[in-house]
Amino acid sequence: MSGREKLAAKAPAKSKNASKKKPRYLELADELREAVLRGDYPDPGDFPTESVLCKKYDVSRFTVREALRKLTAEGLITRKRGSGTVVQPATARAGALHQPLSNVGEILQYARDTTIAFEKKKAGAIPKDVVEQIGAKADGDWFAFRGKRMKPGRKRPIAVTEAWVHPELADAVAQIDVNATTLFGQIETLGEVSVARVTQDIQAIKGTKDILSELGLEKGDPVLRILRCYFDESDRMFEISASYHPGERFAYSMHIEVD
Amino acid sequence: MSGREKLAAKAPAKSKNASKKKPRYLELADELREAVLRGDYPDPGDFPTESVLCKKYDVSRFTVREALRKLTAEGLITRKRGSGTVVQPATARAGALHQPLSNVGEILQYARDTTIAFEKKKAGAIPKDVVEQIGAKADGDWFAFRGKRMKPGRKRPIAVTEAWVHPELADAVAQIDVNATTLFGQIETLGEVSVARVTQDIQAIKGTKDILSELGLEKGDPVLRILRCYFDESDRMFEISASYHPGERFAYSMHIEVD
DNA sequence: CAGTGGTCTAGACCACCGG
DNA sequence: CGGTGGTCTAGACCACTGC
Repeated sequence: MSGREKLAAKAPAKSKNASKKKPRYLELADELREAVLRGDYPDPGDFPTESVLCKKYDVSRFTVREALRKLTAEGLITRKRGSGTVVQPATARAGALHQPLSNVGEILQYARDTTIAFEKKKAGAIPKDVVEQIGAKADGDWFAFRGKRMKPGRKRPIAVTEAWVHPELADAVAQIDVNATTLFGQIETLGEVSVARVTQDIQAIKGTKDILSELGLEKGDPVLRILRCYFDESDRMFEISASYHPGERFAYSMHIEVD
Repeated sequence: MSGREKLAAKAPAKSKNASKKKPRYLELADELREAVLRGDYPDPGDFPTESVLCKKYDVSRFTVREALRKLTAEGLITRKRGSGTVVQPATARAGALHQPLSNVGEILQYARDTTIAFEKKKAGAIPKDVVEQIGAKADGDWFAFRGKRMKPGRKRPIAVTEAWVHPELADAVAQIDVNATTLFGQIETLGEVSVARVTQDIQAIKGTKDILSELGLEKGDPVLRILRCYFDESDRMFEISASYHPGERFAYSMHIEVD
């Protein structure tokens, strides 16, 4: 199972791989997120208070608050001084159409509920219209992929995705599992880079014939294109992806917290 | 010594409007933001370190870090362990087409560069398709507005916006300046609510005849619809807006920081 | 009123980066 | 190496909520 869980046993776990030790507050956030998604807190008021969490996990309030801050940013919970922390009802989320994606974690979560099989294409230059839109230089022959993202129980795909990986990441590309959920997740594991920043451009366009037929749409149907650029800590762009979604059947949903 | 400035008498300030006392870290963020925008740190490396800021403003590191966290979220600065804090060059910002909107502050900034004149319409129920899409109840007769958003130097509008304001905010609605940049900004000032959360749904749709002609588009051109719901601190939805953008001429652009 | 989350202090250790 | 920002502790006071 896509083990992201470190959990109880403090076993130092010196996996030789590059996975550095996660801060405690992120581990805690992962545990709490799983608990929420698993349904451990069915009623909105079931979520523990900060002080309870401090004791239960034997960490300081700072650590608890950092974890809860993350879950708040993800829209999983809502907090209010004086009353407490409540899990956000699944009402607004997961309408059949909605895909909440307000941060990278949620991109992963969204990917987890869907399946995709990429096909490796010949490496080459990135299409002109894509380069223009992102307004950054992306020279050289990038490794190209193409896939169709499906959601269980639906006939038609929710996206057709094209992606390009930086020419220097040949080692990682060679090991890519073409049936995994996301490319950048694998590149993070295989390569030495990790995502620090993502930019997105969202547009409504007329789909090309190819795209339309793959999405099961008709001529003239609008298509939502999401162009993503992935940057590492040193601000190097290492992956570009273009996803084409059926306009009427798909909504890109996000929320913004004010601080 | 200086300990903590109790701030002279708490000026009661019972203005019905909400001019509550701002936390120190937000004040600090405001000061630093102004300094950056004023150009006090022309070179990227000029920005002070945390310890310098602690001394200069006589606050703890926690307070400094909260302020810097805010500026980081706004994309104003970038921070790296070991090297320091650098102001983000204005290079990437403000592509002609791009409208970065990853937080409410940026929605406001985007509005600042554009103009809009709203027209008050008759209050009434919210259209069915909108209600369905947001998946929340919005009963009663909401105050309706409609406007066209223009960008200086461009002939065609970048958006047609419809908005609805909660029936209970009649007082605020009565005072609304129909030529201001945003409705929710005014409602915040006039009413007793303030934005705590925004949700957005983005879709590619076929525009109606009305919308298309107002945007200067032709039949069959795709339209990007952004549906926003504004919530206050008590999670009450007090405004809904639907913006229709020309698909090919407009990109919704955002960036996500990974934490 | 007791308990919640929001703000804040004064420490500490660490991983990382530059000179 | 010294200094940076990232993580974390153990306190504290407060504004606000619910009962």
